[in-house]
Formats: sequence, C-alpha cells, structure tokens
Amino acid sequence: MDIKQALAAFAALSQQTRLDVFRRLIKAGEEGISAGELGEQLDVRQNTMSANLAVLLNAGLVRNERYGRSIRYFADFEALRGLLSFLMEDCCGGSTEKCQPLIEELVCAC
Amino acid sequence: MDIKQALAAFAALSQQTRLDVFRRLIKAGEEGISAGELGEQLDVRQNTMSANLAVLLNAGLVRNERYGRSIRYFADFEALRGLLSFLMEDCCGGSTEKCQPLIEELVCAC
DNA sequence: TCCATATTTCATGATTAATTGATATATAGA
DNA sequence: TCTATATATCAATTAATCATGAAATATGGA
Repeated sequence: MDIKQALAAFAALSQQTRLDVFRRLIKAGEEGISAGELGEQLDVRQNTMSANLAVLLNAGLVRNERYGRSIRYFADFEALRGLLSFLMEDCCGGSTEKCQPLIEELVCAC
Repeated sequence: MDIKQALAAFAALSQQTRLDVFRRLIKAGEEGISAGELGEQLDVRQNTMSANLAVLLNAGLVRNERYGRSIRYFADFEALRGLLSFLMEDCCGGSTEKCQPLIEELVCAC
C-alpha cells in the first residue's frame, strides 16, 4: 500500500453511496452482492451505481466476478487491512509491537 | 459515529497533505506537532496548511491546543477507533464477536 | 439469429473542493 | 504600547467530482 492507493481508497469511501455500498459488502462477506441488487437496495440509478462501483474497484477496495448476466461485488478485506496498516504505520513513534499484530488480525477475523 | 461524520473523516483523509499530516500526528502521539512545524515539514504554505488542519479538525480526526503563540495538533485516536467501528460494523453478517474487541483494542494500544 | 436483461462507457452540465494573495486576530516580549 | 511571530479567515480563481441521458457491450434464452 502506497500513498496513491491510500488516497484513492479514502476518496472512494468519502461519498455516501460508495460508503453505503462498501459497508454492505463488508456485511455480506463471501456472498457478495450484485450491481443490480446494490442499486435497488440503495435506490441509486443503474449507471450511477456502475460509476460508483468502478471507483471502488479502481481504489482496490472491492473485486467483482461475473455470474451469468449479473456481476457480483465483494469487499476486499486484504486491501482494507493494508489501508489500516498504512494509516497506523509507525503509530506512536514506531512502537508497533502492539498495534501491528492487531491490525493484521483485524479485518476480517470473523 | 454516524455516516455524516464518517464521510467527513474519509474526505479529510483523501487529500495528500491532510493524509500526510494525520499520519505524522499518529506517529507523534501525545507530543503532537505545531501548525508551523507541519507546514515546514511538508513544505506547504501557511494558509494552505491552516485550511487543511481546519478540515481535519472539522472531521473530528484531530484536536488542537494553544501553547503560547503556536498551536499544537494531535491525532484523536478515539475518533479513529470510532471510524473503524463504523466501517466494520456488522462485519461478515454481524458476527462481530471477534472483530469488535479487536477494533476496540486497536488504535492506539501502544 | 433476435430479443430481453444486466451492466458499463461516454459526454456534459452542475456542484464542490483546493490553493492562493491579502488581511485579520492572537500572543509574547521589549 | 509597539513590533514580531504564529495562525486563522476571506474572497476569488482554478480544478476535480458527481449524477445524468444516451448509447454500447455482454450474456442467456427463445
């Protein structure tokens, strides 16, 4: 994770629809949610949703997979872990002995 | 932490200077860093830095305290913890038994 | 092959954010 | 009280982002 990626990730999460989408995908876990379902659930038009999903994809926060005619989206927990590590790097003067292992475990240990 | 606050926080972190500032403040811990020092360290003009610090303040990610003529800024670890909890809420279908305690411990256990 | 469904891509207008120069406020010390 | 230092505020310009209508692409089934 470099600063460019981190900035893209934070920018992606700084918009209502995209933050809603990402939180739903985190909740959905392995199952994921299709683009269409996300649009319905959040009452967002099809092309607007598509554009927002593209931003999340581009930021590396989600991945997708085609199933027939629909495309399912999934939160990328690995990326989220990387983002947190980047943010907390050298936390409190570099005494990462405590923080870093916690970050590694987090997101998503469930 | 509600969605408005979360959006403000992510927006604040989606700009290079502000992300740099926040990471430095996390590293600095209790000691904090003054506005002027931050401007020098990151080679950012005084009023630009001031505006960016105002954005971080407004997002609740940092707090400040006046010491004589200078004003020191500090990362608000509590706010960061709240942001992560918000993001990971209902992680993986609501099985937060594992995640939530980790989030609580994290940021900054050092 | 033709049609319907699911999704993405493109161009555009509208809103919002970022930086800057100039100025104002606040504190410390002579 | 005067001056220097540290920081914030204001107004204006430039730049980036967002939602939208229209059109394109991809898949599945009749």
